[in-house]
Amino acid sequence: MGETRTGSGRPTTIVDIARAAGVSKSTVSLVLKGSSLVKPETKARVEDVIERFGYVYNRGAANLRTATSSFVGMVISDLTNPFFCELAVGIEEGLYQRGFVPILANTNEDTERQAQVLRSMREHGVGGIIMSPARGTDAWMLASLYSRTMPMVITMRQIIGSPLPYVGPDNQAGARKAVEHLIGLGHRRIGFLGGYATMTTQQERISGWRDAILGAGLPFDDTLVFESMPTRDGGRQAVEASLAHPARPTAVMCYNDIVAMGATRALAMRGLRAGKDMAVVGFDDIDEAEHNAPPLTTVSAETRLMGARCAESLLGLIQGSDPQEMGFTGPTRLVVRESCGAPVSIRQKELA
Amino acid sequence: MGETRTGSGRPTTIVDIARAAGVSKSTVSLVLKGSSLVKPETKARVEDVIERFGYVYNRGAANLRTATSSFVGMVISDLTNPFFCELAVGIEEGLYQRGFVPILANTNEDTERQAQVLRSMREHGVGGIIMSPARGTDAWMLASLYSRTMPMVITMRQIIGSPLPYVGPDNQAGARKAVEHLIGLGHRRIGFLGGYATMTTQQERISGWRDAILGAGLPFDDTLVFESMPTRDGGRQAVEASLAHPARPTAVMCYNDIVAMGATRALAMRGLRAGKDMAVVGFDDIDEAEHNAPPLTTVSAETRLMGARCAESLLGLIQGSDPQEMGFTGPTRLVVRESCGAPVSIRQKELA
DNA sequence: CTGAAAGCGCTTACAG
DNA sequence: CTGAAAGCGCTTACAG
Repeated sequence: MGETRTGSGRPTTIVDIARAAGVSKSTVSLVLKGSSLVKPETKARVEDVIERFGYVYNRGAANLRTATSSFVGMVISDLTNPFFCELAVGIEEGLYQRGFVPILANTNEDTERQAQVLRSMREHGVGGIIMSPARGTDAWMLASLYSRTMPMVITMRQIIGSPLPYVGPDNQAGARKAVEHLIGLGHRRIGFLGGYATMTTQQERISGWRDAILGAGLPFDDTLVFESMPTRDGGRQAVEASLAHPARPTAVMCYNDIVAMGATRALAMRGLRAGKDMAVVGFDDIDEAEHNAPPLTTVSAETRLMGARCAESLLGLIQGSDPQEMGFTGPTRLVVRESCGAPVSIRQKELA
Repeated sequence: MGETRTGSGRPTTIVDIARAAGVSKSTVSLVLKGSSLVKPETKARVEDVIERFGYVYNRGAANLRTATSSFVGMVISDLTNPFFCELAVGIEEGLYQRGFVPILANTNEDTERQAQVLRSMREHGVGGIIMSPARGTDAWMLASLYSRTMPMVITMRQIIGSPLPYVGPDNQAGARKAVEHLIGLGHRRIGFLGGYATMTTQQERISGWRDAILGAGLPFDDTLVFESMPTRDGGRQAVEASLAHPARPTAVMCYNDIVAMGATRALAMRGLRAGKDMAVVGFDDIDEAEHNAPPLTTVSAETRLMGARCAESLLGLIQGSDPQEMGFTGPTRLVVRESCGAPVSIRQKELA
């Protein structure tokens, strides 16, 4: 384990401390947890020895005894995507603040790997799991992976039919807000770029897009959905497909920011300017969005907050809260930059 | 802990299995580790019960007994930076492949946090630590944090004066290669953008830059170093400073890719084109580099590989290898894209 | 080939 | 206020 060692070469334990301080190990244990039962002098003496020996607490042993855990599994579907990276940072922060420690696994969208990793985490005694499911995970698969006694929260990708609490942004409201903004700017033919209909996130964002169009009394045309991988390259392909459409859209709502970045880049390569020749809006507001060429108008999913909220929900579950109460649909916020071609007066302002 | 439970409500343990299979727990333990000592029939019987009970191994208990650990601390200085994110993915992969599991901490460049986190990891019984030190970590600080008995490898930022094995790319050779490429393209005044002289990584990359210039017999001008934060915004500032220089450089080597991305963006905002009006080269080859406008010529640090190598070195240390042997300076590779303005014929080709 | 016993480093009633 | 004892779920000599 490699703790600080006594002369004898093994890590110091509470019995070493007890012996040196002339008390029993029970007393040392009491001191360690700051119990008020122990007399101040004794406490001081013990603390002094602890300090001198450079003793380090063995939380694993304590957890074995108390049958608790301070580990939480953090299972991320694609850590290579900056969005999930930010989410992971948010979760990590929330966990540490509450005295828990994350075990990381990147499934890389591989459901096999996901199954292995979940198993491994159980063996390693995590107290609960926060997971953004790999693409292709359905309720049935999840049920077989999930242990009724293991607290678990699902994030970012809703698994329909699963009773596990879900924490994620309000995709529909967010997309709707963005598309309404485009409509306000005068657009009448607005496309949707990226993702596949099998992804619940895409379904939700598409439905926000549709709601905005229908809500404005505009004609709805579902040939304006251009599916693709949710990647930069997918964005490129999707935007090219949209340009080839007989009645090409003048604006597009993208599945997420990296799709939007791929799309703006592809436009630029053809000599077209996002925000002029075609309005482009993303989703997520990753750090890069602001530095895109042109800076991306996008829907902020409040990623860090969302991560913190995952931690909160999981710890609620661990403490026995009703799973039904631990789900959370987070707020979204439209961030207007340049890729939508908004008049300069509204640029840089954030609309609630 | 939340393992699968028997009717009684507590997780199944090897004694439950032993009882049900009519053997002792020693035998169950033997079966669990695949010992050849146990008779095939017995083994089959035990395995059957394990399966039926949905038993899950308690690795924490085993580790307590054997005084080993399958946890490794992964302490990252800035997970928000895509480069470190890729590094983390590489480390994570390498660790899982070897049966270890990473505990993640993002110090966010905060040395206070770093100290806490290191302490916490020791308490949680990690078998070793892989750390990219927070800015401002020096040998003295590291010594106070470090426990002589805790295997530890340092990555990406060399701490001079520390005996801990360091795993990272050959910054000097990488930068030199890039600058030689610029020289080969005909540039005579080549600046260096970003980072601060207090960062060893910057020192190394600068020295590669200097070597290339001196090696080509070109005049060396150290007013051509424009320091800045190693961020996109820093890149913007640095490139503007370089443009304001009385004898502005025609090409710049950047501290890293995000500096280069900030720089190319700032050039574009002024109507200048990276690769035409000024050649720009990055370092790291993060995923985004390829999708930058224009695509970045950069030095690949072989990030995933580097991460895997960190895992390898740490596990070497854990198994008792000589720390002196566990350091590793990785290869770099120049990736020529468009931002350097290379003639189309060499673009997209990778030079060894 | 299998079992009884001791022990890893803690915590927690229970006595005193 | 403090100590002795039992036990968390494993592994590992040691007998047999």
